[in-house]
Amino acid sequence: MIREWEQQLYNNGYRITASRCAIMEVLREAQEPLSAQELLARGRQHHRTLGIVTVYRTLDLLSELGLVRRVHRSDGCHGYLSASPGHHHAILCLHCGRASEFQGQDDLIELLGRVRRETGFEIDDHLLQLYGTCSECRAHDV
Amino acid sequence: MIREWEQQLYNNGYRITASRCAIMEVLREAQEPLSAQELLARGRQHHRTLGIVTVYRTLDLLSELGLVRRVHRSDGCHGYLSASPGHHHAILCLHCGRASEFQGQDDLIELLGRVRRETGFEIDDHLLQLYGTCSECRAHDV
DNA sequence: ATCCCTGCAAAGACTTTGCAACGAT
DNA sequence: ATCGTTGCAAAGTCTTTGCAGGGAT
Repeated sequence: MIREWEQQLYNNGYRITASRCAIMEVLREAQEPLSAQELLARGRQHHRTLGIVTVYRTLDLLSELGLVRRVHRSDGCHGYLSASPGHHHAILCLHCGRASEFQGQDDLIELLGRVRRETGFEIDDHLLQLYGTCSECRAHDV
Repeated sequence: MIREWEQQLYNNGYRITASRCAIMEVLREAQEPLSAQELLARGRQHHRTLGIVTVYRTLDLLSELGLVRRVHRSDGCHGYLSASPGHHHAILCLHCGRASEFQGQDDLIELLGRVRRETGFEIDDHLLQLYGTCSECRAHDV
């Protein structure tokens, strides 16, 4: 994975810069979704002069390429996660913030059909996120 | 419904004011989720001196009482909808913005169980919203 | 008359835009 | 050398806070 993102940038005609590498490195290390400000703070440990504007612009870029997913954190902010390829949803731990992904398309089909019949809407897209307690926090809090 | 919200305010020790009535009136008339700024503009037609701060404070209040639901609009802003009692989800029309509600608890149980097994998370809460085309827009766009 | 509520002004948080210098190719 | 990229500063948007006057009870 460490090289794949750089390859994606290269393939799409974008340059590989120290700022972008710093941000990608932080995203790859993170277990939980990070806000732009958090990415700035951590990214500066890799690249001293990193600025917040570049963080936003790089997040836009990585989102376009599908490498990063924007999620709604339980604190109301939104955060950014490195994203697996394909259609996934996020599940966030309310205690430690840790994130996982899961595939949820199939289990939704029945629900989507029911809602279509009940509301008359043709459904094009959905937003689904789960919140709970991860296995580690469950173990510790016993 | 027109009296129920005022009754709720009264029952909970809050005062019935012209500002609050204006905001509630706009919310009850609206077919689509409204942003705070939109609520201000429409509310001023009922109560000339309405201010944005009161809009925010009233939305907080109505949210606490469960009368209003905050949703993520497709344009990225979030909007506020009058909410039916109980656990519902919102479905928004991508063309006209109109909103409906649906109950989705039961259909999610299977999915939630699967995610719990796969990820080890205990699931406490979820965020589910659908986006699509309402029946009226489907009829017009043929 | 009490005290909650209001709206202005100001501050704060988050995000975007303009621009000149920098640096990857 | 070219031209995409960067980071600062400034502006824009959304939301919250402080406070004195006003209004519901």
